[in-house]
Amino acid sequence: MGRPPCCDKVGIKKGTWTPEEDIILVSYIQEHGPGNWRSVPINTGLMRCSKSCRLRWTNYLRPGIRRGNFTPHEEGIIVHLQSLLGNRWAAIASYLPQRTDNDIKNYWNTHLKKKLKKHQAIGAIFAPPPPSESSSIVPTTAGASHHVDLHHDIIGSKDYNFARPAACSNPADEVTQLIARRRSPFAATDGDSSSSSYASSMDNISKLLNGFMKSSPPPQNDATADIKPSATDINPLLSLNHMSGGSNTLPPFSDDMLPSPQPPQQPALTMGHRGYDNEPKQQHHQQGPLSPIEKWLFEEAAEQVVDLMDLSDACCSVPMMF
DNA sequence: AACTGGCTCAACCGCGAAAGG
DNA sequence: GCCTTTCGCGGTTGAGCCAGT
Repeated sequence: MGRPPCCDKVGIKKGTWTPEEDIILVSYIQEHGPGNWRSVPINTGLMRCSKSCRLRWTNYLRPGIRRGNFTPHEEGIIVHLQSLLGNRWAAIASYLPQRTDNDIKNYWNTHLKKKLKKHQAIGAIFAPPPPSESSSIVPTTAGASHHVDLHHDIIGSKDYNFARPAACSNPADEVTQLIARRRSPFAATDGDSSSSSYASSMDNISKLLNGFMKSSPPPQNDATADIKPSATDINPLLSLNHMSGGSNTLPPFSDDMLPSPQPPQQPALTMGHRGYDNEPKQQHHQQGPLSPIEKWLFEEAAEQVVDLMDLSDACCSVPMMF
């Protein structure tokens, strides 16, 4: 027969994760690396479904996640990729390694959709009705205040340098913020609620662990090293992501390495949660390398951004909000 | 001060595909 | 090849927060 059941539904805890559960989960992953989720609740004693553990890790606890407001660059990328790929959030997320698909999906649903509608109304003045919703998005939304050349922007954008957000430079503060954030997810982390970057790097978490779990072996130079063998074997650049949370300097990224958005089956930049799992089966779900047509569309869309921005700036007194 | 409706986002649900036996 | 289980993804929900009344 197949594998044994991942978890029985009886006694499975649901709802918000507690800090204690987070610590247990992170501690376990620190030791064993992500993956084999079925064994996680069994070995940790967490009364959580393996699925829930995986979700918690990938969407919240894993290192390298950037939280807080999306930058205009990121917004632009999401809008364009959504227009190209549709609601394939995992594929879109692979272009924004610091963001989770869940985050992108939420952001799209709560922010961008509304903005698009608003701007579509405005853009309709300048553009004929598009044949489809997705294609309509590009010209009208792109008219917002994105960088003139989005494609070039992506290349040069700091959002894509995999560097850790600068907001939390003091590890001790990060731990405090981590705990505070857990208790009050909406609380500002550093007094700047506009760019609250959640202290979720493995570095932070390991420090947190030190406080809570004295028995845990102290992390070495970089706590992320504990999970590197499994993670970076799969995804060499994942280590960059881990390192970005510490004091290590990143290897130089040449501009042309970055934005041809990395297709998921090229693990290089697919450093999201999918990068940990090394699952060939996911490939069918996600985009392969951009086809020439897609690349062209991508760049074409960026061009349209320019045109419409110019139009908008020149002709429209309505301020573009993003 | 209390109520209410909207907003945000973490988490859950259900499905499809892949993998193991 | 079939069946069962695991995993990942996209859609949806609901608890908590906040602003307006």
